[in-house]
Amino acid sequence: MSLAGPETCVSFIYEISCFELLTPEEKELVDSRSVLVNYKKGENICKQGSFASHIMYLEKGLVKIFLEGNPKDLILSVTPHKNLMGLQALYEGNNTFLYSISTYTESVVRLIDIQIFKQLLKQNPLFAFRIINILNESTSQSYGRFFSLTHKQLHGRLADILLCLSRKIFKAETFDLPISRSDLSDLTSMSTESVIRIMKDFKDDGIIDINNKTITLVDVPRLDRISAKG
Amino acid sequence: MSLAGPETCVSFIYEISCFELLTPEEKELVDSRSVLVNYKKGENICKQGSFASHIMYLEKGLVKIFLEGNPKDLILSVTPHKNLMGLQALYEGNNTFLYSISTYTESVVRLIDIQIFKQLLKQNPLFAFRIINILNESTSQSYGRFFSLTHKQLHGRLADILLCLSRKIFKAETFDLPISRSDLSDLTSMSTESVIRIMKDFKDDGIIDINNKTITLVDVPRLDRISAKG
DNA sequence: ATAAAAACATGATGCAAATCATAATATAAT
DNA sequence: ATTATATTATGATTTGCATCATGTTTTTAT
Repeated sequence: MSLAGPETCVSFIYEISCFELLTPEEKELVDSRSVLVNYKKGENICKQGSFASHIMYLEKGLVKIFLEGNPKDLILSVTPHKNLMGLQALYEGNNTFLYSISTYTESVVRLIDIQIFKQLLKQNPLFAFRIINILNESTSQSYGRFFSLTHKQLHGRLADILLCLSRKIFKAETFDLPISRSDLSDLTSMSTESVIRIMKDFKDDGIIDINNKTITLVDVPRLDRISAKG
Repeated sequence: MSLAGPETCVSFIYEISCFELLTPEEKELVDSRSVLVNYKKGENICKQGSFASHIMYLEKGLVKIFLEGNPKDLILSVTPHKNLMGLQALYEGNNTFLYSISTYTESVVRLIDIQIFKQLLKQNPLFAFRIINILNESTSQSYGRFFSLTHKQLHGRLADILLCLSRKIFKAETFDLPISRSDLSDLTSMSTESVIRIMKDFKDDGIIDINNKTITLVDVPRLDRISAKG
């Protein structure tokens, strides 16, 4: 087994900054051609297959980006605030959303006209270069997860997700989990029952602690070993 | 089940064109700062984890791009000629190869200095925009495969790969397969024995025909149904 | 406050697919 | 040509995990 650890993360990027690469006029253009939208917990931000007329920037909140399947979805990423979403819609000839996005918490999203966004890319190469970096970062994480889900068994996969949530999303060893067991199962590609059982295993072994919605990673090195072993 | 069909493909892109977006001077720069290297069948082009000093463009041949695992690899993509490889190394702060690449057939690779490539991206926004499109196309396919490998069972996964090889790589219903059963297993994330058994199933059911290394997809609609059903 | 609906939990059963074992073909090497 | 090595093939066994069934707790709605 290889590819353990941070590469298997579910998050896109900690926080991205790209707009500071724009000129004042370009920033103003973005402002004038974008809108802020508020979403309540559990709401859909975009729907897989529908037409994509804008790029989304998560100003505030926590969301999941997922492929809809029958009967089970596949969560591609849990994305915290300050991340761009829906960049794949830039791909010419595919103006539909590849995935659905919905919120875990109250969120604020900036919707940026996709034509404006394309224009910025074409006129500001440093901005374009930054976007390339962002896409590559996200691809790297995606490959790590790909490996985790296809080559590790249940305990390793759940360890990966718990470590990632702790390190990348909540940045703490104790955190309130707004993600249900069922969503954890969509994230790890296993049944909800298995998530529950393995969480209990971890708790019984003193690796994690569970108090209602609050999770504490008690023995991180052990989780790392479980992740590495697969 | 959803996400069947072409989205689950193993190939990067049919053929990409990006260099025609360069000015004559830029083209010359690329020529002067790149070298052509010949590889024999089965050779390594790059090795996961090693330092990446160049972007690779496959002029001729067929290769696999894969994550190395123990004991089994995960093949991310089978890539035909006229494709860029190793673009993830553009990501600043990660100058190592995310994956290994090795050849299925004799191949010719152009190695382009990564600094030159970055310079082109930063000075030629249309070129950068094209690269963004290429990255997005590859991400789209990657998501489809992600879903296929995690949510479909063996027959569906193998059907996906066979359809993709036929449609995207060999562009014919009959083709000589330079890919071993063991590699097909790394491609579908299953055991080699399962690949062999399911190939036999398909043959017994008159869905495909196998003659030595030559594969014929006899009943494509049926394969599509198997792919869609999962 | 009370009912209704999610979410969480746990045991019993069944099955898909890996693993193991062994052999038959190919392909490559000397 | 002849051995050696890789690839393909098939059956027997095991196992990891999903599914099913049922119950409990927590959250949401009225």
